[in-house]
Amino acid sequence: MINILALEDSPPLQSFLKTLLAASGYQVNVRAKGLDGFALLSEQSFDLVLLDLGLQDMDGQDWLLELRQWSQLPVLVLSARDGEVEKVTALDNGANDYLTKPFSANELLARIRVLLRTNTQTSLALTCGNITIDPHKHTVTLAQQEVKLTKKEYAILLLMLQNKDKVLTHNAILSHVWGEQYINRPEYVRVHMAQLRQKLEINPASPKHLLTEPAVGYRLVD
Amino acid sequence: MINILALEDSPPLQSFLKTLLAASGYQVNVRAKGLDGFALLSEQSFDLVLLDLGLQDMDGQDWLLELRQWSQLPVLVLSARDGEVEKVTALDNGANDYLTKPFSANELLARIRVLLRTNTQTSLALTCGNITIDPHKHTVTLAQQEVKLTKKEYAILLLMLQNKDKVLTHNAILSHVWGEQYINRPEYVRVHMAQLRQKLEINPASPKHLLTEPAVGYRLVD
DNA sequence: AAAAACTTTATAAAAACTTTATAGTCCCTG
DNA sequence: CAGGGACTATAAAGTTTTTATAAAGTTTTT
Repeated sequence: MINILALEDSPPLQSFLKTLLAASGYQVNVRAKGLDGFALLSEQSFDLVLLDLGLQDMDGQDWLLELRQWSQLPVLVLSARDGEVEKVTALDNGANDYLTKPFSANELLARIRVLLRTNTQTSLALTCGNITIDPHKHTVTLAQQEVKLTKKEYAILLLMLQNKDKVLTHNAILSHVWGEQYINRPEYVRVHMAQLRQKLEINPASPKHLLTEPAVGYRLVD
Repeated sequence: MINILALEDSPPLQSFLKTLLAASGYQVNVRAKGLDGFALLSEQSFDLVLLDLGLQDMDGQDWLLELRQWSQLPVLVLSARDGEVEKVTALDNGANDYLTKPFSANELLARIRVLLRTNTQTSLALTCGNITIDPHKHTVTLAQQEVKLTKKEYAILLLMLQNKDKVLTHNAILSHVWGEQYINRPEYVRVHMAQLRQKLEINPASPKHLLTEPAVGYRLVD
């Protein structure tokens, strides 16, 4: 769960941010005072700060400087002030981005995605139990140990992780991994599934993750 | 010395960027074509890209997507187009920031400072085990001993070090080192990879760093 | 012109994939 | 509850694809 702290003075914008960010799947905490923001930061961990320069109790630029004394948390500044000096000061004070009000909701969300992407090293790895696949690196690990998979094995595992808990029929796997013309050759899937189990299951004969759904196909569970 | 690549179509803006960035102490290379930009990126190391979406030979968004296949270099997009869709697309395609023309010189410089501050990974020497590459000096050392590499060998090694632990397909290497028109000639890569192993691996027949990922490509590990 | 780098080709070895065979499991039916 | 059929697991053999590397031919650089 991604946690965002929004420091915002104006009540209408407070509720706007709350609904917008919640609708995008983020956890949001809104505060109007800088000191309340600091208090919250010391209580729980956040992934991003949205900072309106106009706070109730202090200047936003000062808040930013103080934060940067001890934290590299990404900060996106929101401000009604469009002045060049204000912008440059904020960016040099440690802000990672600066958006002038009024702004488009989609642009704000896109810029938040940029900061979350670059400043949290969020590898888009998929996991299931102790199995991890990193499509970016094209690597698979089992309990932090790297496992070597062939092309077909990798393709099957990726498909199954992308459809965790869902039953995949033989033909669904065949058409994704081999291609349409290979449907009705379930033995292909069986042979490769057995190989995958050899490499990923502690006891391949009684698999814990790569389960058989008799007469239907296979399913990956945690 | 900080090295910036500017991809910019319009001659007046080209010279504006050149003088502005040079005055701020940056090393600047300006190109009008996306393909020239890729060529330059494979020759020397850069710290930042300024990308105008309107290039002479290709769409800037496509250029960005292609770059992101193999590089995490920070990219600041400059564009005359102020549309929300254009912005969001660029940011989601991997851009780190987006500035609409006309922009203030000081804001541009401030945003460049932000990107250089947060994405300080490049520019320094890259290492993997006892292999070191210094993109600025254009030298490679193996256990403190300098190794002489040819142009292609150097380009391959640089690409692999910039993508350590990541599997690079033959075609990714081909399109980056040789160019788009060379895809589907994996034998080029193989021959040069064998040469690289002769020069960098203790036992080229059982490499410790330049690993083969059968049916996929190659990968550099520590 | 000589040297170096690169491309192309050839071949053996390695790896991956397909196919077959056998044994096992589950469930239905008589 | 025994027998049979449908489905499954897995080893192993056969086939194809991919890879390493030397070496010859070509281009580029010095």
